[in-house]
Amino acid sequence: MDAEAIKRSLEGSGLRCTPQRYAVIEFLMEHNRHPTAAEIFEAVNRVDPRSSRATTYNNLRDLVQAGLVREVAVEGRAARFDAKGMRHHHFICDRCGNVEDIEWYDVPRPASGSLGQRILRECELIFRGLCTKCATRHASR
Amino acid sequence: MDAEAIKRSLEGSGLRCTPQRYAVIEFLMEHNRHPTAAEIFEAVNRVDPRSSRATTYNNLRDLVQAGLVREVAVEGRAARFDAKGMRHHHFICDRCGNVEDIEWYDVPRPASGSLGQRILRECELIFRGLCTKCATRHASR
DNA sequence: ATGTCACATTAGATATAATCTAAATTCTTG
DNA sequence: CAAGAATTTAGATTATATCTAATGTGACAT
Repeated sequence: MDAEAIKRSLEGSGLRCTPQRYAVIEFLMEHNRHPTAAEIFEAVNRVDPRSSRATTYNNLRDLVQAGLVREVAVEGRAARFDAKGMRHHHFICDRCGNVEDIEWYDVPRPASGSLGQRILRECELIFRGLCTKCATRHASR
Repeated sequence: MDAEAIKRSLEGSGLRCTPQRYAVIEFLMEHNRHPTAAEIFEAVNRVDPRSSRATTYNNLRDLVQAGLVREVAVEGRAARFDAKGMRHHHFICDRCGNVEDIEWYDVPRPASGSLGQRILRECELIFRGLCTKCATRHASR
């Protein structure tokens, strides 16, 4: 996603594309890890423009609220973030061949990782290779 | 689970059944919510024997390490805990952060009848990232 | 162009969550 | 009982997040 696209998605969410805000979302889009707020703060301050800690937190809050960034539930004290919109599964319907994006859910943490796997497996069983439309039609019978 | 059974499971994990430790796990077993450490601390201090904050944290750490208690990964600042033994999934709402239990199905059954409907509904909630309350409110708009 | 006002940023203070420390206490075992 | 190990404790410390109030910035009507 290029600079213009980021700018558009910010403004489409009613957020000004400020240098500090841009730096946060750009960093999240370029890195597939799940950095903490502190790591993001440090990263955007290695380059210009610099950003204060409060601003980094403010912008993370705003971006999460706007749905452009997700706060990932993980083990440990510090919240972790990633950019939405980037990573998703491609789901191809057995029935109609339609391709749907399925939002990517990270396995929350090792302890409950198997739970997440199990939920996903159950969901896959339920949908049985059907897209939302087909699955809904199927379930309503 | 009665007092003796709790005592046995503690000692079976190599942990002394101290009054403070017992109070923590008993509280978690009696309450299906997912309290924070602070809430547990407060709860065990409403009755005798009282427990210090450090001890509450120590005991939670020990119980998690022993596998008797699970630390639930949630968004937000404070860790949350529950007693293992009742097997269920944890679903965390993207919108309000609420933790919902999702019943654990030992054997994935054909998606038919009310069970299938329920699983389907839960899967939809998972994919939408909304808890029951938020999903209802959202849908009604 | 410029005044104005809402939105953003900032440093530092404050709040909140978790852990550490070192001393005292309690349990277990010889 | 004595001794050593495990546990508890109050208070200090660290880590994470938010608040405050002053300042800066940009959009836009005039």
